[in-house]
Amino acid sequence: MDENCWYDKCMPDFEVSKLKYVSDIITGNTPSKLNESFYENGIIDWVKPNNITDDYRLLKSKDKLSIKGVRKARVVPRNSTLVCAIGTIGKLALSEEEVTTNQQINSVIFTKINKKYGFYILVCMENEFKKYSNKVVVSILNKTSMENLKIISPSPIRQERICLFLDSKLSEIDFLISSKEKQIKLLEEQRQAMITEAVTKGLNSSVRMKDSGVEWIGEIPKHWEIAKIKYTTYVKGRIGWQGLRSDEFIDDGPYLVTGTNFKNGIVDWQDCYHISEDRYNEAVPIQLKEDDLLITKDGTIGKLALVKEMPGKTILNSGIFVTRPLANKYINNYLYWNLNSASFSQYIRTMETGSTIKHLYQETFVNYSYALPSLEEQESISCYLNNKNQKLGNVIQNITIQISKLKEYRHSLIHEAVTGKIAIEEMESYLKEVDKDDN
DNA sequence: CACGCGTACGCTTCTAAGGT
DNA sequence: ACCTTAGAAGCGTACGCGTG
Repeated sequence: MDENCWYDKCMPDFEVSKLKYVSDIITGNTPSKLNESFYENGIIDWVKPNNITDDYRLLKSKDKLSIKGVRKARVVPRNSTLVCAIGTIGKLALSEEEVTTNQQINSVIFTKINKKYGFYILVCMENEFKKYSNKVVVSILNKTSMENLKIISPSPIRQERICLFLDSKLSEIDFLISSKEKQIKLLEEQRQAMITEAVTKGLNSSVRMKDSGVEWIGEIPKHWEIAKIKYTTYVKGRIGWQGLRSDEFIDDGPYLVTGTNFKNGIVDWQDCYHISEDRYNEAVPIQLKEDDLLITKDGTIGKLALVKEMPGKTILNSGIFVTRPLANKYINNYLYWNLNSASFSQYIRTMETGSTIKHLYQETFVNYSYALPSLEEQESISCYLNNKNQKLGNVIQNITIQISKLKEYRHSLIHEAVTGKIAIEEMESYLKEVDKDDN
């Protein structure tokens, strides 16, 4: 047995063969041969790599070919497996409908083995496709190399059993995955609601309320105030250091923080660039201090991070504001949570003008009004949120891990079933169980 | 002239479309 | 049938200009 093959072992009664002996492969064709009229009143999907997802699904194509267009293209029959072969290599999907494709897709029409079984085999061969593609300008898996790839096949009856088993088992796993994904979405919504609730209503629900008079805040406890960033906060962005270029970045020296260094609400010092002392000293207003609160203002806006355990002198790159409390009106941890709330995102949305480029202008930011309790209450709210958020984060992380485990399991299950590592009796008894449950 | 805003530009990655 | 090119998209970065 070939040790460099995608299957390390298969059952002795499996036949080892080459892709070309069990299928016809047709390549897609060149779009240049098509013109406008070929797309009008389309009747058949024109598939491109983008229509194939990483998890083996075929999305509906935007473009369809007309009767005239189809004459110029090659029609791929139903139940063929489409494999990306130029540029993106190895993404694949089973097409239940007749389709046409561009030249980046090779379609495998199984003639000697079960079409579904063939699809499952190709799923296992994703790495094989990559391995045998040649990198010219973009990667290309040509038809000949593809045809010569080794495949295996058991008896027709066993092929059918494997397909039935996998179809049923995989739909179970997919259901689990999608419900876990929904669960995460729900928890994220809960997290947002919890934060917003805490920074606008406080922790005591029996307290008397008043109208804040601010659209994005709503009612607040009677003893709270409304504050404005402008009057409570020191805000500075990049100032007075034109011409800082990336070739000035060095390995040592003062740290330079950008938005990409924000990880989970704190600055991750690991990947920070460094700049010279001179550059650091050039812009005193944006030299950072421990506990400063940073917020991104260009591109991704409103991403937040606290400066914790600052390892040395640090300064801001462009695209970020540094903030710190004036006259001890609030604690940064509280403002951190407030700016994470739905109130702030709603405020940004209402202030967004027609401009296509996303920016948080300093003017907009400093005019943000927010609910402000006493320092003690800020402390307890922050503490509560730090705690709750940590727990929620752990739950979400656990579910994320479960999802990736399920995906791994999904893949290895296909591999094991296809290569015959799962006994036929085992598959049959599983299918009987499922049958019983359905009735 | 310094500041700070607005945006042009450049890098990377990916994908569609041409060319031989 | 295979290979090359160009354009789109995403995302920062840092340049240039109006203004006080």
